[in-house]
Amino acid sequence: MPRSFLVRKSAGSRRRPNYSELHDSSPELTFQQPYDQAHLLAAIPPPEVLNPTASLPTLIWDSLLAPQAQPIGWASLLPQEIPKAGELTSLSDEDSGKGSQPPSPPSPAPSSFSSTSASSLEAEGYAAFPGLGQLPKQLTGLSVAKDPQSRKAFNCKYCNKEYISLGALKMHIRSHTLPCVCSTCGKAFSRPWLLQGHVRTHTGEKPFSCPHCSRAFADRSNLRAHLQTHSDVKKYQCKTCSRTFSRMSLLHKHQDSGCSGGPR
DNA sequence: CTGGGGATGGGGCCC
DNA sequence: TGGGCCCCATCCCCA
Repeated sequence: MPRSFLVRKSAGSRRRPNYSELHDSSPELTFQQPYDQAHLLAAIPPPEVLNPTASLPTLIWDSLLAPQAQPIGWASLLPQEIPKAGELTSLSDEDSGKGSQPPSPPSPAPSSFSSTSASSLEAEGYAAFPGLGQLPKQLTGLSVAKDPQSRKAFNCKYCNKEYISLGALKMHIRSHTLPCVCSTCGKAFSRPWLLQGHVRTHTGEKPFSCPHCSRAFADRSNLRAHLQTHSDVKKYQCKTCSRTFSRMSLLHKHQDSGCSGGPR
């Protein structure tokens, strides 16, 4: 599954998204009142005091997502029970994934939106747009199909992608609204932990150390990829020449460049 | 050209 | 239901 299935990239263009464009594309979600950008950034401690384990900025945009939910009647949804991609990973025991948290345990982020767990999206919508008054339920994303046999679905107003789960939709919409903003450079991210990882690029923190060498990494995935370099047999193998690679991208490069067909 | 590091993003799973 | 975390994936850049 290409990670960019939601982010259309034009050929030849830089991968880096134009965040200003993203913001422009959602005018109703700009840093206008009641939250201007200064207010938003103020929620994030400056880098010198920003412990990666410290509380992350609250996602004050979440409450704005409500009116974007556009439920539709039952639509032919793709099955959601597709199992995860094959467990190619055969990580070394040092990197078994679970339990390899960064050394500093994350503290629970105080969320001013904890109340949202009990509040309905509709209520959120009204709270975010008090002037809207009593919107028809159909506009709030909470309409329930009268037919108990039918299943409601929610689609994203930005890309029309459909979700059967409201939570999934809200999380997806974050990829459009990018509510997590770096106080240092202003770059925006869809999720707190993405911002957290990004902040490490400013702080230089590298909590993931390679047990085989002195290298350390800010990102677990990069450590995992690095660990492959210590392995004689990489997990990505060319079916033509049996050559193995530490990364899928390297295998793709190898195949795209034309596999000679024989083992090297 | 190849290999590797850095950075980033999304869905899924678990609590 | 939501947040946090994990895994996978990809692209860019550089040696």
